[in-house]
Amino acid sequence: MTADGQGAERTARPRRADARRNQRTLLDAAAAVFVRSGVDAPVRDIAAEAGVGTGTVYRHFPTRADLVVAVYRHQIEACAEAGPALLESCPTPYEALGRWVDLFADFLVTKHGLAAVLNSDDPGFQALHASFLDRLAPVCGRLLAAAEEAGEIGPGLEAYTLMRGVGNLCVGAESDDRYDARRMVRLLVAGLRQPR
Amino acid sequence: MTADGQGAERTARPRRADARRNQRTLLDAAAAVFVRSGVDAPVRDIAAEAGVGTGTVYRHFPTRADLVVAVYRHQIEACAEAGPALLESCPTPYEALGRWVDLFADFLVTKHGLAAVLNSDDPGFQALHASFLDRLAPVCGRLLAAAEEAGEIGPGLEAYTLMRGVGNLCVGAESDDRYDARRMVRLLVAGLRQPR
DNA sequence: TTGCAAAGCGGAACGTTGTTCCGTATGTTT
DNA sequence: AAACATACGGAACAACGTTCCGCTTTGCAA
Repeated sequence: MTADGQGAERTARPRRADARRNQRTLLDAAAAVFVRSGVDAPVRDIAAEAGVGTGTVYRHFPTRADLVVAVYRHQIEACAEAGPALLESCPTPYEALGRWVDLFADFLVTKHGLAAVLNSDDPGFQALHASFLDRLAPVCGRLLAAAEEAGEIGPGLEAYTLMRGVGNLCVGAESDDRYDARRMVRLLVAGLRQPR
Repeated sequence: MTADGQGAERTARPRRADARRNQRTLLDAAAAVFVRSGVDAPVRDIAAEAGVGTGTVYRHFPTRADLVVAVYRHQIEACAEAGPALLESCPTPYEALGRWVDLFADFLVTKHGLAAVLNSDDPGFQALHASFLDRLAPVCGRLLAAAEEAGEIGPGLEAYTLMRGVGNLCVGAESDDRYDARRMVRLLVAGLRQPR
């Protein structure tokens, strides 16, 4: 395995109190900077905002991607939990799928540049890539399977592919008002429907 | 206008013979390096391949994006000319649109990282962005309008939006074999169809 | 309370990018 | 052939992610 303990103790609480404090500070600072300057903001900016050195950032988050994952962890979780809930509350699986995809797209679109970095093939973002997709793909997969069983959509579409597609459609959405990412996502989902 | 003579004399022939020779060499070198290392290849690599200094690259192509545009100019042109042709040869405008989109997607997918750079919001790539879309959007627009008039698709979709959507779907297509960009593009086009 | 290893910190330093600058070389023109 | 504009090379700059290491702080043990 190339990933050493990646999923195991990514946000293990540091032993010392000051370190724990810094980790919190860093997360808050990163969240603030991400909102202000986008997810691509320089690590130095985040360190400055938190009032620490760059080394400290890297002590807590081995790579920029880990920081991004940590900041958005809660929202990823919320998105994951929304899947089963929608499946129950919606009249048809296809509608649940559609709503869930909207949720996912909204999440990506509102974070400047998140989608771009999610779909980047830069090896440095593998962790991010994995964390997002590993958590959400099964959720999406269940929605997909349900809709498929109900005969509402065609067979054989991988959750991974759909999520990457949606993620891609959201790239650059908020920095270009001539491009309507949500509309494209709706179109994609519409294309899913298979009258059989 | 912020763009000074961008469309006017982008590839104006240099006065001196060695300069003209170098421009050719550079285009060839860039094409080779793009194939080998993708469109994101460092300018230094291209300069090295061509056997010139980096300054020379920038003398001929003010920015990396201009070089990319120059290299793919022919294919953009071909894609642009295919539009009207398809409109004539296809039984229905919608089918012409679908085929044209496939063409466009194929073009993007086969060039490593082209799509990513096309849809980047990095200001440095405005030139590229503009050259691609300014040339192709009218073509796409005509196909869209024809399909719309024929009642095959819903109204009010901008060519720009569709092209960015397709471009986005193609990001990272060739560096991730679990992701099937062409399939997503097909889905998007399918979603376009409006039974009305 | 005091001492002392371990844990953590800051920011200089490194490697890689795109891009600019300028002294030098080379066509072109008269 | 001399003079001049044009073009060249590559060093130099700025911005980035990341690493490294000497110093500081902390928490535990005596």
